[in-house]
Amino acid sequence: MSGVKPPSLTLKDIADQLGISPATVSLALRNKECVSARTRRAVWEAVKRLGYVYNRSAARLRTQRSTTIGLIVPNLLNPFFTELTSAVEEKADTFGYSLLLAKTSEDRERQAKALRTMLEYSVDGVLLCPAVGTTQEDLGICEKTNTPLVLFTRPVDGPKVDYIGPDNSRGTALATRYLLGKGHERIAFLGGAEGSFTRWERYEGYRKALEEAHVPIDQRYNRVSDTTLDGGFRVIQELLTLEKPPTAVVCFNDVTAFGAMLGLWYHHIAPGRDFDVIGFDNISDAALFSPSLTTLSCPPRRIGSRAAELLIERIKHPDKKQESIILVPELILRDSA
Amino acid sequence: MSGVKPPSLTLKDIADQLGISPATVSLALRNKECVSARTRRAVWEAVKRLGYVYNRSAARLRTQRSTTIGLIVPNLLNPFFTELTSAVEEKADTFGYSLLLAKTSEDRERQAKALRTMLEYSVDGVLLCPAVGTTQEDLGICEKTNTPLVLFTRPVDGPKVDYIGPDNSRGTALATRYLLGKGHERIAFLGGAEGSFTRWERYEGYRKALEEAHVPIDQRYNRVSDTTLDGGFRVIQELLTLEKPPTAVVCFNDVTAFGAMLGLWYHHIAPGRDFDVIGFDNISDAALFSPSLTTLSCPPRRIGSRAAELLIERIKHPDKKQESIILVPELILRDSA
DNA sequence: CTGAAAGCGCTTACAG
DNA sequence: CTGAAAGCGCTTACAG
Repeated sequence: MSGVKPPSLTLKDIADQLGISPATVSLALRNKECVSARTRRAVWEAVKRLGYVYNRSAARLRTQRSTTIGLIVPNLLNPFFTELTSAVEEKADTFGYSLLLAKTSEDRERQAKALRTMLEYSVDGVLLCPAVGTTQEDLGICEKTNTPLVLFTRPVDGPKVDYIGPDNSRGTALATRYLLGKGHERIAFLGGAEGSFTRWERYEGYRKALEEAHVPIDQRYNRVSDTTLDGGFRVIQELLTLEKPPTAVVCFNDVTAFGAMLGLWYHHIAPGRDFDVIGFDNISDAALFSPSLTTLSCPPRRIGSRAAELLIERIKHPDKKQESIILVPELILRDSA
Repeated sequence: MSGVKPPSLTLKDIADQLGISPATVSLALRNKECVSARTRRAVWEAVKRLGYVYNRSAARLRTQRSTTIGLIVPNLLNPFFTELTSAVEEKADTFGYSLLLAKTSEDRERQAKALRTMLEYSVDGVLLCPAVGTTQEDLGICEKTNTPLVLFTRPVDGPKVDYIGPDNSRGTALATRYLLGKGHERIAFLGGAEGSFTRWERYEGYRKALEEAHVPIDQRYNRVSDTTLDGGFRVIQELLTLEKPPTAVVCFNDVTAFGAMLGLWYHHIAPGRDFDVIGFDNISDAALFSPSLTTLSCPPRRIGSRAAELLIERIKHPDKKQESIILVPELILRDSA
């Protein structure tokens, strides 16, 4: 800790240079009309010449606004979250916000810590995909500090907070009916973490669609997995060893679907021709896996973008009432199949 | 913009509650020994009871340290950068730093803006993968503000700045020699963006290895692509239509290698058996693509982790001299092949 | 072990 | 159109 920063330039230095007051410099920096064009020009020149760097901590302290938002995701390896993060970063940038990023690794402790730290930095708002098991109290700190909070993808019980996410069960019901319509009778539900609420909803849509069609539910066709390529890869192989293997799978999401497709290729089964695979999300790589993959489109980029918009809306109009946006996944059928 | 935040609690409020001074509360909050245990306990209780949230902007303004670092990457869709980001976030968290994130989309303007904004937030240091075309002047602002900067993956001319990245040409030379040793004579170099310096280096390693072995260089075997699955997918198909298609490819990186493998599967060619594919990076999904994929391991997680460590080292000891860490990629041979 | 005072670099009424 | 003054919420010598 020998970090002795050289004293940095301040508004006052600029002011002294020009023989005007810091107040005027402050105004000029933000191009306020009330400062004469001549003075403004002089200020900008001096700023450039001296290499002045605006100090946002000071401004933030003074104004109580930070033009920073926080994004907290469970992880940064799953393309769902990284595409979402990318979209949020873009939207934030568009509106002049900087992005503070943290991941929880599904750990409520880390989540609590990340949330607190962000509030300590006076973020103007927080975008959060709650870690598994998150309760309303975990989020109470946002309300206490009056910081807008928008949840995405995973709701938390309680009516108080803005939320945006897909209609999970409707999506998988759509997919399952589609497969039934194509004549499949042995349809499996592949992947997703045990105990995940999202998985439960997606499974429910699948189950209901089978039930409607009077197709018996076979628990051997219901398999959890890591939400990774490898997870899908492993589980499809297990399914293929069944006495009566399925002829189609509704997958928890695109990543597990890709894994399943790789598994099929390894067994010389051509997905999309010999075997139907349906994904969920429509992450960007899904386009490549077409035409063998059908997916339920509810792209992370769109969720991220809209969530960020909603948050910024909340920041600007904190009095608006709570809102839930439920996106209806669309079944993307590709050329062939 | 009607955002009227309620006045938030301050140290002074806590102090008043307890009938002590703000100075003491400040000390107590950081558990300084010089405050009696009794007082400290009382302070912590009051903090909890009143829901006090520490204001880091104020502290930062006062101390001139922010415990924040900035990370700037070209994009957040490529798994290379997201795995790296994930590793950086973890390392930052371990050392108590928060992470400000920005992406440049390879745009120098955006990069300049991101860099400036981060410095305005007084980040303690910056980790940067320079956008294509970045010059030393672009980075001058870090030196001017005395903010440690660590570059990764892509060097920038000039000896002044810390850098960490792989030995690109050595890696691809290794790979190419390996393929030659296996008896391949028609080896292509697949993917990577035109004009990318990294691509140039990787291509050079490949070229030199062929040269050493007196294998003629055929420019039809040298193909640029988007650095995406789809890029690799397209290019492999082009290569397969050649009169004399290659029997092996050294790919620009793992992502393009995966794309190539998908393309091979579509053509019922089994990578790893009928055709050798070599990737670069060893991103986490590479494990899954084994045993059909051989890769040059220089994992983004390691680069991110070490870059973050180096940056934190620099923050703590700004007087240390510049360092370049060149990682030597290791050829990971998988079981079969 | 605790308190009074100054100051970090801004912005914002208020006066002129 | 410009300046003087107060204050945002902390931390840090310094005194006691």
